[in-house]
Amino acid sequence: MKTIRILAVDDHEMIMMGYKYILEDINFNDFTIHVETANTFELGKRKIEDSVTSFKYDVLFLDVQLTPPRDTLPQTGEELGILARKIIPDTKIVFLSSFSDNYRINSILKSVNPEGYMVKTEIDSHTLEAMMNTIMTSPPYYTNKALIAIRASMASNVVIDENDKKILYYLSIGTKTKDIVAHVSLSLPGIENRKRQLRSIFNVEKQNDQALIREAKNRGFI
Amino acid sequence: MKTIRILAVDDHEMIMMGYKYILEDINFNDFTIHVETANTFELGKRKIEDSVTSFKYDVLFLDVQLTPPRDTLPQTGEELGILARKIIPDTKIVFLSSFSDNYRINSILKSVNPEGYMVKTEIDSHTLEAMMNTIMTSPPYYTNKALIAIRASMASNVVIDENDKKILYYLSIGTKTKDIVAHVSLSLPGIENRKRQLRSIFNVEKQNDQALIREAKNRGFI
DNA sequence: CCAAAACCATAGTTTTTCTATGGTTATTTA
DNA sequence: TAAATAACCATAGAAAAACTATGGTTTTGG
Repeated sequence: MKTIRILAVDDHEMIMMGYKYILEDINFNDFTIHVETANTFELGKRKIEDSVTSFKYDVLFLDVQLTPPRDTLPQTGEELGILARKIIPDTKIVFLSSFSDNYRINSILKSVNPEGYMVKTEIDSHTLEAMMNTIMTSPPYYTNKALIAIRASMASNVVIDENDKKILYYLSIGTKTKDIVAHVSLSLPGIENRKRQLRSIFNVEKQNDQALIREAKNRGFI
Repeated sequence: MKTIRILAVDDHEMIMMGYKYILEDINFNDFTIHVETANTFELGKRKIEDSVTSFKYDVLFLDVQLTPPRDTLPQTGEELGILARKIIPDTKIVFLSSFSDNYRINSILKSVNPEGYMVKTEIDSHTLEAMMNTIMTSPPYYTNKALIAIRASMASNVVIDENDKKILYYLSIGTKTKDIVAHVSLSLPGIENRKRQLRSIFNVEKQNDQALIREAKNRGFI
């Protein structure tokens, strides 16, 4: 029987242990499972890179958010996913997301296009088993809450380009409008204009930035 | 126990009978089901419209393709869905699609945003039951093949506007490029330019229209 | 082989989006 | 509370993108 090798990257060790023991205990028809873990971004990255020259993982579990939100240099599972897709394209990738960072699903679906996406509150032995079976035979597997987020963003026919996304992102982390100039190659009036447009698109015309961000998150754009 | 009233619109009577008997036989925890049927676009439309003033259906099953493909006036489940959303917005909508017209999923998700989407080869008593439970509690429900199509279109960060879609559509039904001018408010060179762009976007640079259409369908744009 | 269609290229026009600039209003803070 | 700072708004002009008109070349189908 084939052994499936999984690397789980999550900074909560207990959570990873949960995955590990559940998965290694399940009786799959066609394979058994071995789970390796990494509890930091750096360690995960190293293990992924090392696997290129040794033997590759079959599946990667990536926590969406690997470090506290307000860190200066956000290190995300998304980055690891992008890296992995590049250097080990045959390895299947599954994201594990807290509900609170579920709004990143849109960006992740585009940048990584993972085989699976699970919201942590929906993870149990049953969904883990179903997920493994699905991604090994006919991906993708998305949990219900992930699907709800996907549905929300698919249903909208609003077009937001990279600059808009950057502006929304920097606003969402509290960057002042005038300071966004440094991160986006637009002039200040250019950014102000786009903010006006975005407020109009999201129907928060006479409201503040907070309302804009909230609506953008609701619709799955950040 | 509450009775869920369903209207199924499909031009294959036998298929509808299948749904009807399966669903009415299943023992749901919270409700029983009654299925009404309509075997033509017109009849379906009439029943939907009549339901506004009498008592509304809880769920609509809509076949994506209600008339043979090459008909002059294509009458689709999508149109019925758009109508239903407008006049009976609380009614849940589930699309049933053959695999062959599954590429319309993108457009349907935007225009109707249905609670469910099932590819017919994946429909059986088990999936029907799961679907009903899911849409009544926490939509959406998409079958695996529908998900694969959704994933394909989500993963691409290609932006295609209405004109591009029209051009692709008319090409796909065999309209000559020069005749598309009549359907899209662009000049002939304008259309040619967009075709060039599209070929470049889809990496079918030196190939014919057929390759372009195939690729656009693969990626879920038509 | 001929005619139709597809394809390509260029110049000029229109439309859109951007910048530069400067003024007004709101918010923060010393 | 006054001063400073940021957000917001408006306009003119520049730059970029997309479109049209035109005419030529290549490909396709009968």
